[in-house]
Amino acid sequence: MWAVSTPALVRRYARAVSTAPRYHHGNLRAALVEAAVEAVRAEGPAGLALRELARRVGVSHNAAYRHFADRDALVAAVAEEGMAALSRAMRDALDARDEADPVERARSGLRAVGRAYVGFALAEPGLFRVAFTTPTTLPRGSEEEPALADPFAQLNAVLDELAEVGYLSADLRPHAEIACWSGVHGFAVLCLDGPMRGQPAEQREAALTRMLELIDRSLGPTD
Amino acid sequence: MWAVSTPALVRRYARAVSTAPRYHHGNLRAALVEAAVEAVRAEGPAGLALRELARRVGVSHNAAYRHFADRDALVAAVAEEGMAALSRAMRDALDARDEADPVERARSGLRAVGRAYVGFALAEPGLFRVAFTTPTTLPRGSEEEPALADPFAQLNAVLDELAEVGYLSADLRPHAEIACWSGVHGFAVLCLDGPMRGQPAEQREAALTRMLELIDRSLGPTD
DNA sequence: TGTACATCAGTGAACGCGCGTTCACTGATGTAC
DNA sequence: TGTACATCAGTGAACGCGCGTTCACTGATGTAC
Repeated sequence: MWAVSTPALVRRYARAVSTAPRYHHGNLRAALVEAAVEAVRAEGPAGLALRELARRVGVSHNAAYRHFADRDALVAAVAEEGMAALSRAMRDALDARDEADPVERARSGLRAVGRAYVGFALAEPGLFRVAFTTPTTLPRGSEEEPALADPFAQLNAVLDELAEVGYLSADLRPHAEIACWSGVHGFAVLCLDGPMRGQPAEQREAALTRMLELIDRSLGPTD
Repeated sequence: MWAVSTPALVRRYARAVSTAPRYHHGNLRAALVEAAVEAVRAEGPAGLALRELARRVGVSHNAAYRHFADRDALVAAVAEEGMAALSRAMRDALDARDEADPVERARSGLRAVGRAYVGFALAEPGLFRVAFTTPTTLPRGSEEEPALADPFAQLNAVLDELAEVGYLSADLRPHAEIACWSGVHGFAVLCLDGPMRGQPAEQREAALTRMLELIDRSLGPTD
C-alpha cells in the first residue's frame, strides 16, 4: 500500500532537513506559478517569461519544461490562479452580508459582488489582466476556460435571488448578467487603462458607488 | 512667396509621373501609420514592430526614425488614429438621429453612442485595443491623451441633453458618464476577450440591446 | 536488508528568431547667388 | 538662367538583447528483487 520504502523515507527526511540547494526542487511547478504571479504583479503579463521565472526560482531555464508543455501552458496556469482569486473575493463579499430583509439582502449582494470585482481588479491589476488574456493558441471548440464560469455563476445566482424576491422582474432577467458584468468590468478596465487611470481613490470610489446605484436602479421596479 | 523654384517643380513633376521606386518616399510618415493600422487590424497591438512596418512600406528598417522618435511614438500615433475613428463613429451615430420629441431624441442619442462605441470595438478590435493601450512610458503629469477627451465629451453632451429635457434628474447626473462608459466599454471588452468571445452575433445583439435598455432605465425617473 | 536498475527531474550548451537602436554613409531636394 | 551648396530623407551593416525551444547529458529518487 505504502509506495515509499523505508530507505527512501530516510533519504527524503534528510533532504527536507538539509538547507543545501537540492538538485530536485521538490515542488517546482508550484514554485514557478508562484513566481509567475509575483512577476505579473510587478510587471504585468509581459513579465511572464519562462527564462526569467526559472531564474527567479533558481533553476535552469528549461527545467520548466518538465512541468509545462510551453509558455502558453504557464500563462494559462496563472490565468486560472487569477480567476480563482477573483472568485474567492466575490464569494467572501457575498458571505459577509448580514441583511435580514430578503430584498435588501439581494440588492446588497449585487453591490457586494460588484465592489469585490472592481476591488480585486484594482488590487491585483496584473492577475486581473492575465485572467482575461485571450490565449494566443485559442482552444478551438474546447470548453472555453471553465474557471471563468465561477464568477459568472455567482453573478447569476445573485440576479436569480433578486428575481426570486421580486425586485427584478422576470422579463428583465434575461441578459441582465451580461449588462451587470459589463458595468463592473468596464469600470475596472477604465481605472486600469482608461481615463480614470491615476485618478484619486475617493474620486473612483464616488464613481463606483454611483455606478452600483445605477445598476440597482436599472433592475428595480419603476413605480 | 512660393518657396519652390521652377526647376524643382519640374523635377518633382517628373518624379510624380514616374512609376519607378523613389528614393524619397514622399509621405513616409503617413504610409507608416497606415501600414501600422493595417497591421493592427490583422494582428493586434503585437503587430506594431518598426522593422515589420518598414518592410511593408518597402523602405529600409530605420528610415522610420526620420519620422518617429521611437517605437512608442508610432504606437501613440496609431492610438490617436483609433481614438479619432471611434469619435467619428459616435458623432455619425448622433447625427443620424431624427426623433422630434426632445426626450425621445435625447434617450435615443445615448443608445446611439453606446451602439456606435460597441460597434466600433467589434469592427476594429485592433485599433480599439491600441487606442486604450497604456503607453509603456507614461507621460507623468502630462495632458493624459487629449484625443480621449473627444468621445468623453460626446458622452457628456448626450447626458447633459438628457438632464436638460428632464429625463435624467440632476442628482443622478454626477458620475453618470463613468457608469455609462463603463457599461459599453466593458461590453466591448467582454466580447473581444471575455466570456462573450465567439458568441453568435444575434446573441451579442440581444445582450447589447438589453444593456442599453437597462442603462436607459437606470437614468430615468422611477415613477 | 542491501543492491541493481528504471524512471524522473534537473543541467548546460546551442540555435535561431525578431526586435529596437545606433552608426557612418549616400542620394535627392531646395535655394541663395 | 545655371550652379554650388546646405539640408533633408533615405540606406546598409552592425550591436546587443531576451526570448522560446531543442539536444544530449547527469544527478537523484523509488522500487523490484
